Amino acid sequence: MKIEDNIETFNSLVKRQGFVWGPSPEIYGGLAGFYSYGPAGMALKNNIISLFRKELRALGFSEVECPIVTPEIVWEASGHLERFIDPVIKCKKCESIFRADKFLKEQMPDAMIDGLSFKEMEVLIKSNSLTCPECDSEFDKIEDYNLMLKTNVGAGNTAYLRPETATTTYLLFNRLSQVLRKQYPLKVFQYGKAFRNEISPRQGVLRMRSFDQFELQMFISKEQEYNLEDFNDIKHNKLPLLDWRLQDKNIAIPNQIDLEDAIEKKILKKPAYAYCLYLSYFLISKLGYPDEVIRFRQHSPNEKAHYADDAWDLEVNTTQFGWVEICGIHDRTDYDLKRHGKYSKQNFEVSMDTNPSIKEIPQILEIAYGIDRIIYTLLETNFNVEDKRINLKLSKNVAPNQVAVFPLVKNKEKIRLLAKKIHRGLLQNLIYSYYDESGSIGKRYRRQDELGTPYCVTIDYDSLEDSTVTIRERDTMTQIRIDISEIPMTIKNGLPKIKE
RNA sequence: GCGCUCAUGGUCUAGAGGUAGGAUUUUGGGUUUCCAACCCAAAUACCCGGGUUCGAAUCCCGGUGGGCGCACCA
Repeated sequence: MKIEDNIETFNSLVKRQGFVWGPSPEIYGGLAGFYSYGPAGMALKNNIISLFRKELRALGFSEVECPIVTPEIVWEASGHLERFIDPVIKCKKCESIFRADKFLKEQMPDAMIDGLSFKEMEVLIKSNSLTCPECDSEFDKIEDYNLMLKTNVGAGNTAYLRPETATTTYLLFNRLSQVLRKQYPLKVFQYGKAFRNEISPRQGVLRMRSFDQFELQMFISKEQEYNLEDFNDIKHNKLPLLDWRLQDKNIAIPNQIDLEDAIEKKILKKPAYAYCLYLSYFLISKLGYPDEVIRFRQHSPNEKAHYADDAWDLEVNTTQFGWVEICGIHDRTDYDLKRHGKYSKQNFEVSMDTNPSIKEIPQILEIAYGIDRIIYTLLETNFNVEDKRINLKLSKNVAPNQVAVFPLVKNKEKIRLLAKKIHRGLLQNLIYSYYDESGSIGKRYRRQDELGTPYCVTIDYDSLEDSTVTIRERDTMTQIRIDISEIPMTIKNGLPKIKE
């Protein structure tokens, strides 16, 4: 049977094998922008998260978790309320929609638009008899389109589902400072759901209304930003950097550049920020992307978020959607703590220097991963159609099943029992093993190839005699015979390379 | 949100005013000493609501969802 090597085959695999389903709830027709993970997708996600957790613990990061529902004032302080609510005008006749402020700026380049209230903008539209550019009809009154999902708490208190996890982490600054014993920079991360009421979500899991963020924060002093010890250990690593000046010249190929060089050449300002770029790449590099699909792209000055001094995206090149942002690295300066200090009437000035009399509001460096985007891009870039088989070349660090165990035939009870015993033994060894006895042996290998399982162990007649089994490697399909006791080690270290 | 277009088993699809066919998948059984083999048996579908019609999965309207273009995407 011929398997087409195209994106349709990939998209159907994602559904068939239970990685991602949706829009959910499918039985009711679905709601755009909401997806569910099936067993394989969830296993993959859990593996990614626990890998990140393990690495971050080694790097001195601590984890927190905050509520999703947040009072209005938080987003007033953070600036999201202002920036996430767009004034929108709709044509009475053709129902075309425009951003009121943008529309006015276009129509009246000389007028001061910023800071006008909805009423004032309406007056301006009326008094200048501005009409719909599509059909020349009148506009309806201005409405707000809120990118944050709103809800009520208790007796009608307005609250919002957080549009990012980062801000909720910042609200813990006092507590964190204390419990992490003022060892600056404070290194913290939070993993959890965030919500955005996208106007028209598209591109599947890449732009969801409910999505998973995994966000690292460093609370750091101005001095440390230019003099971070951790930077020295990694400063000679090279990263594929595409700064905005290159993009301005329509260059799409990033420079592989040594981080110390990047600082000297003023592509990057601060060593601590350069360290964040490195760190973002370091975690991603554990997941098994091919090298050539990764780049860092700097935001142009007018693309940056309202809080950012510098911003780069870690992007992955996909077949279906081109370059996709999987991680944003932001220099948020002291913007957030300044604002939250002001709105909450707290004092966030702390002494971070050796001189205790010098106090300052910490700077924040942020590394924000979109987990759903990682899952999508990882699946797509690892998807391969080979001669008559689909091979999902997931790294063994993250594959849903680390190993599958098969009895060669299912009608020989002794072989079955031994296979099941080996399977249970592997599970007890904390190895994610999957047992399968249905269908021919070849079919079972193919099933696991589609799930990205790196190894398959088969128990045959010889196994009953000498306690050996065959172990098969997914990518090469080579098999060797090993003792049952050697299975865990072989899964960990891989098959010995066969000399040619 | 607008315009165009599409929606059939888990997946991929054929068909079309008279209630659905294939491939694959799944399940049970047989066979099988290592890469989607074979044999037997079975299971599963016309997105939702309304209208036209003797009869609608098919035609019409609306909704929902997908794709493309525009807008949006801090």
